[in-house]
Amino acid sequence: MRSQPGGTTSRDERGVVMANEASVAAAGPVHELPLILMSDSRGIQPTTVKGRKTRKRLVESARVVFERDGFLNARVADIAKEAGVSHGTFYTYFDSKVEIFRVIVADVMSLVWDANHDTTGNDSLSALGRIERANRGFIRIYRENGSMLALMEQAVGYDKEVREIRLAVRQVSVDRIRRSVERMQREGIGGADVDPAICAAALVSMVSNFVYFWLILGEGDYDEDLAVATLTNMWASALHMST
Amino acid sequence: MRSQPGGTTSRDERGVVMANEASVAAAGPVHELPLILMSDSRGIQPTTVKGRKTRKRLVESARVVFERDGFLNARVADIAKEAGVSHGTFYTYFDSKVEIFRVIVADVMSLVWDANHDTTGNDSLSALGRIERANRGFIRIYRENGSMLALMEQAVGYDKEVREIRLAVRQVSVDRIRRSVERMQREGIGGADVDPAICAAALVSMVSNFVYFWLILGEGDYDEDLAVATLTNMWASALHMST
Amino acid sequence: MRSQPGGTTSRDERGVVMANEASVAAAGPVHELPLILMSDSRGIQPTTVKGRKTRKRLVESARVVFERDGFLNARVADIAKEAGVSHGTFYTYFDSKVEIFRVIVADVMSLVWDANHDTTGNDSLSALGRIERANRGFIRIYRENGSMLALMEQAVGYDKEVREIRLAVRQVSVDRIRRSVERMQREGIGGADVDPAICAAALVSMVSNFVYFWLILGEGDYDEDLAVATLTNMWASALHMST
Amino acid sequence: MRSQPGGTTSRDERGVVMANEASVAAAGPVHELPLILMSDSRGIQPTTVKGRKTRKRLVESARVVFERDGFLNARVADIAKEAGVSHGTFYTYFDSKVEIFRVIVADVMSLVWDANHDTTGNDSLSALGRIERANRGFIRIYRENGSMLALMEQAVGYDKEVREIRLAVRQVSVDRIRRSVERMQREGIGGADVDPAICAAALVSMVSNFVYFWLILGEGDYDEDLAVATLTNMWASALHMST
DNA sequence: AATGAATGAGCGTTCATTCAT
DNA sequence: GATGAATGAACGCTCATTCAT
Repeated sequence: MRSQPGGTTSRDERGVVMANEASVAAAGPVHELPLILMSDSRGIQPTTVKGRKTRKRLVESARVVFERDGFLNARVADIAKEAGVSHGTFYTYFDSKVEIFRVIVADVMSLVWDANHDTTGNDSLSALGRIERANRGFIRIYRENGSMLALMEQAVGYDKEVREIRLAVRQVSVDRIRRSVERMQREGIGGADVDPAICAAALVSMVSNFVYFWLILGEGDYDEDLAVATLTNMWASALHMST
Repeated sequence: MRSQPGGTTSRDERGVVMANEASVAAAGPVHELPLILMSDSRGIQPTTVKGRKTRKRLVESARVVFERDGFLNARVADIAKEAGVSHGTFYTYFDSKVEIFRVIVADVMSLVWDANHDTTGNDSLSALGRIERANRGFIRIYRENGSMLALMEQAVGYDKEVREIRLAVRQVSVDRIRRSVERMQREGIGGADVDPAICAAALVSMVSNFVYFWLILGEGDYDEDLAVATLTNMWASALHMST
Repeated sequence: MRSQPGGTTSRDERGVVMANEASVAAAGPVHELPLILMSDSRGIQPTTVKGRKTRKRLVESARVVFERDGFLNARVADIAKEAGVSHGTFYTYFDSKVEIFRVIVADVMSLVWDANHDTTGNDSLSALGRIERANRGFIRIYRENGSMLALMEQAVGYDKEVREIRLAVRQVSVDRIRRSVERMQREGIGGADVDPAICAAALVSMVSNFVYFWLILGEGDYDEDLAVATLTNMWASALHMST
Repeated sequence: MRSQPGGTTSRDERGVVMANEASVAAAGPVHELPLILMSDSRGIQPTTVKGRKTRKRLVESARVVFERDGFLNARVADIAKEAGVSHGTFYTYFDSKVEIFRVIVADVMSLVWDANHDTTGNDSLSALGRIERANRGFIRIYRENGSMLALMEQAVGYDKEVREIRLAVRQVSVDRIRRSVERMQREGIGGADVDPAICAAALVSMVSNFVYFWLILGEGDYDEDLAVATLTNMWASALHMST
């Protein structure tokens, strides 16, 4: 959900999403997608409609091939074949195999980023309700994009840019939670020996890594509702929120 | 504390060596190192003293090269060169590059396993003290073996055996914690909507993944004591232990 | 002094345009630029003014790119980019990369050819003065077009047409000198064991190759006046001219 | 003719030619082949006899392929095939195509270098006789190695190392001639406005470039004796030697 | 047990040229 | 004339693994 509520977005000629003035005025702080997540800012941008179609087809095909073969086994030739274009055409749009991989990673991670910025209807939810909602959203995204997210976690180890994307997106969640913990500490909730930054990072790790082992590595066959409830419950307990 | 005499072992269907009940009854909690973690069971075992020395040198060299270049960039030729033997000699002792990698992973993971089984002096510690002790130990091991642990986390994505090692070791911690949670639930502590297995898995994820982002990906520059205190505190809260 | 009106031309079997005797008789020594040096005879000729401008811009850009990257590393895409036209437009005017290269080579070599035919004011010069003048002119052209001349010398090795241009231009000088030597031999100057053709070729080699090593390969940091004086002196000595 | 008269040579374990003490004592200044010309110092040196044979076969095959196809069109695969080894074996001995090319260039140029250092029997020759002898030797080497020498002249334009080899070998001749001219100038022979360095360079250019056009580019069909006589005669005249 | 030569499949990338619009 | 997308042949190089000695 990239678009902001109560406003319209457009893309300038460079393909960068621009919030128009009305939306900014109406919705207050608009959360611009960080540059690092803009997949359109990567690779060569085609000028013609035909070119844009071909590029899009390549990205879709690459995703299919990456999910099927993994990044390392994926061959550019296969991606091109899958897209129905010649081998050389791939390089009309992307500098290398890793570049198109980053495009897809940015796409998937922007979903995670969006989930963290989607506050639609949050007003009617309690603090706990918001956490539950976020956790459920995270699980959904992992279910739908598990293969690519798994490949991304690997790539963190060998590609600097993927690592930066990974850290940037994580940072969004960590920062928000940290501020929440700080607020609570000011209000007298939570122990003094809990560092807000560490606590926030640990909570994000708890959820994301649990889901990784559950849905990607197949650690257990848990019930989703139970998982959401347990995670939310633990989260609340760790933050000393009254459940 | 790699192996203990005085018990028999068997393998469960997942290939994990399990201490049978008899041995447990006879020798108290005996913690046999699972076969999957026995690095000596991998690769060709030399018969002569010289051979054993060469094999050892290769393992040490491989670790140096892997930590320096990563698994993918590491070349067998470099490992052999580092060990001062010819390229071909490598294959006298190991079937492949990934095989020697697994040996090292098993070595490092057995340290983690040991840490989880080292109950020396635990009698004098409170439940919370034991958790703190375990967390601190985990951080220490990550500090000392971070490079290899990072490589292992990547390899989980593309090597089945590494994945099995990873899951087996994790399972040890998860199971213990699960039993602990179950006990507490029987004693009326902890909410009913907390699933013991999920809770245990989430706690392990919380600690291990936080440390990964902290020490490997350099997420923050936290104070170790503060980190240990915060993690232990959160753990206790999640389990509704009185602190 | 690229072309002179008032004569007809024909082509000898080597494709070199020769002024016929009638035209020579009528207009004095007319020096038609050989067809092989006419860069306008190469590539597709545009009909519109705009087209001619584009073609010219491409030639200028190509020269910039060739001098910067060399012939082999130069890419047609770069030439087009430098000229501010699309990649495909290049092929509206030139058949291939080597074709535009030949155009530039022909342009540069026609300068050399001109220098050899520029007899303006020669009447007031002694034979030695003319040689000095020619040598100095040659050096000047090499200074101003060194990069392209160096590329041409290389291309001689792999492009038949460039080789023909190279030989045709050289031939002009060699022939003139040969005739001069023959005249002197008839007048009793110069040893009988000196072959006029070989002598002429050797003298041309002496000057051109010396300048190549000096100005292109940076063999020495010679003073230009000294170089001209030395070359002229050696030339005179070789021809047994009284200095 | 790499070996020095009146002495023996041997190769140390690195394959470097060493003049033994006796030869030094007997023959005075021994002319060590410059490192840049030692083809054995390039590429990977095999340890075993089999390896040395294979490497040698590759060099011979590469020469065949280069002479047939030129450097640019030559493919490593063809070189390997010609040598009867697999594609990968090529890279056991040479880092790249250009590396084996340099080996051959160094080999050929060391012949030229040798020719410049071969003073066998020079005692019985007049100064002019020595020049004639050198010129004839040069022509012979060009006849026998023309293809490779032509390729080398091209490569001078795009390979730094080949250029260095080319300049180094030329320098040997230039320096010797320069000293000779300086000596003559001290003895009152030769004009004051002749710079020894320029004169020497020009003479070397005269011979080498004339031979290049003659034997490589096929400029003329000269008689060898007449060419030698003419060149030597011109040389003598330029140096004001009495013929 | 050790050596090091030999293998050869594998793949990413380049870029001159063509072509549909 | 101009555009720029599409083509696809071409090739250098890597390196894990095997094998003869």
